[in-house]
Amino acid sequence: MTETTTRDRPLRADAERTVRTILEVAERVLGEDPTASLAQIAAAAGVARTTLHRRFASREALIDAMAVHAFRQVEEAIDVGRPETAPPLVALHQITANVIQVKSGWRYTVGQPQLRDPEAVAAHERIFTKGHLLLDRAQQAGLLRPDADLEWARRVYHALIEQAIQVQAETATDPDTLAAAVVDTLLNGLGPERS
Amino acid sequence: MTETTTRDRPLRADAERTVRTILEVAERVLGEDPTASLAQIAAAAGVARTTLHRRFASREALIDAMAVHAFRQVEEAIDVGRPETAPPLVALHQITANVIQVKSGWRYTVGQPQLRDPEAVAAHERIFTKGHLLLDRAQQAGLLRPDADLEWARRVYHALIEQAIQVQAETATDPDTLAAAVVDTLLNGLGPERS
DNA sequence: CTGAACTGCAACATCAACGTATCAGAGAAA
DNA sequence: TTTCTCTGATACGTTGATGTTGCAGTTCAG
Repeated sequence: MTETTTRDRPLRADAERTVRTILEVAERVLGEDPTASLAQIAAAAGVARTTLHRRFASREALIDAMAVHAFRQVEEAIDVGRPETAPPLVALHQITANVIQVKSGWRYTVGQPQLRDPEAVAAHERIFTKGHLLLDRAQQAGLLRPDADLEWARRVYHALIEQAIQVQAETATDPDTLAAAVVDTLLNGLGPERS
Repeated sequence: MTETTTRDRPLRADAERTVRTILEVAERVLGEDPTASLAQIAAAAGVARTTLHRRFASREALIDAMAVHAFRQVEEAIDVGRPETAPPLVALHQITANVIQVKSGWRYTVGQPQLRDPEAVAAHERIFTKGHLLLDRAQQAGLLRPDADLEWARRVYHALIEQAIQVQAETATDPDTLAAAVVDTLLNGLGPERS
């Protein structure tokens, strides 16, 4: 019985939990060893291997589902920071902290190079756009140089967040502290105060 | 005949080339698909699968060899920039450009999380130290804030280089231009000039 | 309560990747 | 030229991952 992503009927409550558990455990296991087998993942999740196959037709399907799940959470993390309405500096800080928080829990998935699932791709694009928009507002508010390349800015911002996530993984630092460091570095760099 | 890394006699010239070709092709193929089989790699390299096995006992051995090869090149790229003697700003720019150049050709290998081969680990540590040292000199020269956290600085520097590499992969920009952007962003950030 | 959904277990089939061995021929190296 | 190394081709055996099926027992939902 080949199971596809779309279902005629909604999952039962316990099955829903099983799915979520598998997704979260898979993230952890694959984060430790990207070549881990589905059997290992199933065992770590405390379910039979057949159950995993029942929910996810193949390894690819599982990873795709993880991507959708993760990117939805990231998008949510951005949205609650009101990127369009909150004062740019506030939104910048808040969103940075939120994203660091969420992405820390989905390092493997988010780090995957290629997105196969169209829904994941769509979510990723929305996230991309929202980040761009946020930086655009920051620029218009004078937080970024008027002549700054927004594409480069977005990349730098992204890279700084990645670093913050690594720091968090190693030292369990408060997300707000990290967000402050990210924003400060993004805007001011590490050079001396200029007169 | 299980072949180990150490050999009694040096490789013949043509065999030496074969090894290098395999390493370089493996980087490219695995970069496109990290799950590519050894057979695919061998085919792409234009050698028989048995030849690949002759030179590299296992998949792990191959990847380890790639790591050693790549990190040696990165170290070389740093060294020619005279990180200990050249004026800090010059060294910073030069080394940044060199490293971007080299790392661009070894994205997959350098991006690998865990280093098994002790030689690769050693090289990585030396690189790590040299980067730290460079930033330390930069700080003493007043390029970085006196109170800047050098560990965070190193991370940021590293992250910016990674981004530059991605830009290069997509737009084939001149390494010097990218290095300038990296150094400028590192020191000044993207915020407006402060009075 | 009762049917439907869900899970674990066991068994099975397939298959690709891996690793090894052998040998004949081509090609460096001396 | 002669020796030794290297390579390609072929063939084989092993193993682990993957995917499927059937069924019996459990648990949710209405």
